[in-house]
Amino acid sequence: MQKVVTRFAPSPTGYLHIGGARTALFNWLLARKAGGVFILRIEDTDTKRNTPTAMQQVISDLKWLGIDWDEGPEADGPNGPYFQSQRKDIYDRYVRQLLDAGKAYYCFETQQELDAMRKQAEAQKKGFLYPRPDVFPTEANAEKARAEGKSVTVRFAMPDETIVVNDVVRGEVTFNGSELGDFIIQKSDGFPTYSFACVVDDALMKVTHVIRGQEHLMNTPGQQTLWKALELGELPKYAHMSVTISDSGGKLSKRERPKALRNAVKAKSGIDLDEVARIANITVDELNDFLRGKSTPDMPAVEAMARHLGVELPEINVVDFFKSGYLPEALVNFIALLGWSTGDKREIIPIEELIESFDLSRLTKSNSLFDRGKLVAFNTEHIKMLGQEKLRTHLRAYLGVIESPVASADDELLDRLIRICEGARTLADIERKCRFLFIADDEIQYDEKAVKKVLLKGDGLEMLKIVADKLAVMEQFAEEGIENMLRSLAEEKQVGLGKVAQPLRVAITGTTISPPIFDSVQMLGKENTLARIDITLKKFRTEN
RNA sequence: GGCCCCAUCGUCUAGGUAGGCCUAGGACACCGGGUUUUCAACCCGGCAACAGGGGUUCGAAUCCCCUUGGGGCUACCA
Repeated sequence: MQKVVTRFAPSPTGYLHIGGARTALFNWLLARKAGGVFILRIEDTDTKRNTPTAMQQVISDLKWLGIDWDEGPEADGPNGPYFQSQRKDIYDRYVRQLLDAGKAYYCFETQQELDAMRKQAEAQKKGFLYPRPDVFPTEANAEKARAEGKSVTVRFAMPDETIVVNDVVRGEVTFNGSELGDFIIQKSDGFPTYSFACVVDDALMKVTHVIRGQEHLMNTPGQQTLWKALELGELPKYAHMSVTISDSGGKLSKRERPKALRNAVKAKSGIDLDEVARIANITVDELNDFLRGKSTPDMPAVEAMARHLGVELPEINVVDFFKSGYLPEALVNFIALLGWSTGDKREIIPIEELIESFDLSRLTKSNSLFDRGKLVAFNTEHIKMLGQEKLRTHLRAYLGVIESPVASADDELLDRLIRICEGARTLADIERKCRFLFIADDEIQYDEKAVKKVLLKGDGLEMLKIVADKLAVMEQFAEEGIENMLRSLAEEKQVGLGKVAQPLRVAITGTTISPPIFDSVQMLGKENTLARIDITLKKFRTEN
């Protein structure tokens, strides 16, 4: 039995998005399940779009998810190089082979000329197919064109035949070669196009299973035909997975984030556009173009504006989920169940079991919508079942990346925070709840609603004063002591514990949301607690 | 426009490849109740689907056709 070889082949044009992560995951899962090889291949043949930092992003995102590779960048392997930009001579050999066999031919149209031809076809409501010449241009023709500085590309002469793709998830899908057209296999800059490089590399790297999104289904007949024309041997098995759909309709894509920002800005009123433009470091004209949907600023600008305006952007890239406080274990579990299921009733599944259960035959045909609410539920479960050490490691990484003051806590403290925040849905929940412990007493931001409801309405402030006096005379400042004091006070006053705890909570945190009050007070310490109560009393007593 | 794919609760899905085991199961969300010092977590209960129309068959969520709806592709991007 042949060893299973799968691959993930991203083009490094930006962060790894959720769709790419899912493709990588399924390929990885299959390789791990079968004890095979998983390859990471970098498809950097588009010299205009690739950036070196983007590649690093993709690599670190994969690592964060826990997806490792046996061959590829940082790993090497027998079939390298794993950067397509370094394999040009290999592709050249295969292009040559096709040219010599009369299965490919030169063309000299410029991009503009092709656009014009396409427009014309469109005007006549016809699909555009490149008109194959009766006689292929010669080597001499190509030389001459090159010498004149003309654009020279190579096209594959697609045979006019019926092509059947045998897809693992879709069964037999039939195409007509004559409708596919002669696509370009070598660009005028000498680099191969995606379909060509992909075929050559998959063959040379001995890939046995190609798992990818449905968006590639239409590329497959061409690639399959190319594979045969190149005499590369047995075809890999193809599996075209369903696509992940956004709740706003359409394929989940990076355009979602600017779109969400634009809509949010439009919905708000009284926004200082000059200020926003300044923060995004773009001109007001550029901002207006963006709002009108004419252009899109780069991601840092979009993110800066969102932060400034307090707009929550939908997470699309893997790092977005990291920054929102999700666990990689939860994300992996969740996306694995988008278009795949175990067949039994398990849903919260650790990675080892995911590998164990993985089976290509259980891939779903229909597209699935990415439901963040369910992701949150998965995250909650994974926080509960992850061990203390792993959870702490994730928390620390998260705190670092969002530059939280909570990051200054040592391991012991972090473990306690995790413990008292039991039931948290995301790491962001924990951070939000515990942040008050790490800021100065006079930096507390008072939530208006909380102040009104807890302090100003009723006798919240009076109760707070009494609590303060009682805390002040406590010799030992331990949880039980604080609990006993608050409970007996509530009993004495014939009120629920909430009546005494809530004013205290608002005083020390500024909000009604915090870890259990006894822990909160104890951790803050006597001095700071009293100081905050004092500040609160001074600030709101006069206002009433 | 052309080509291709898909169609079960609001969402993710089980069931479809071997038609009766499905008065369609689970999970998330939602609603009601409980627990409670806040938020969350937790416990109990509830709502909710085979897109429509034709066939085939003793019998169809399951097979076939049409309609409708959704999605993908249609680059010298990958």
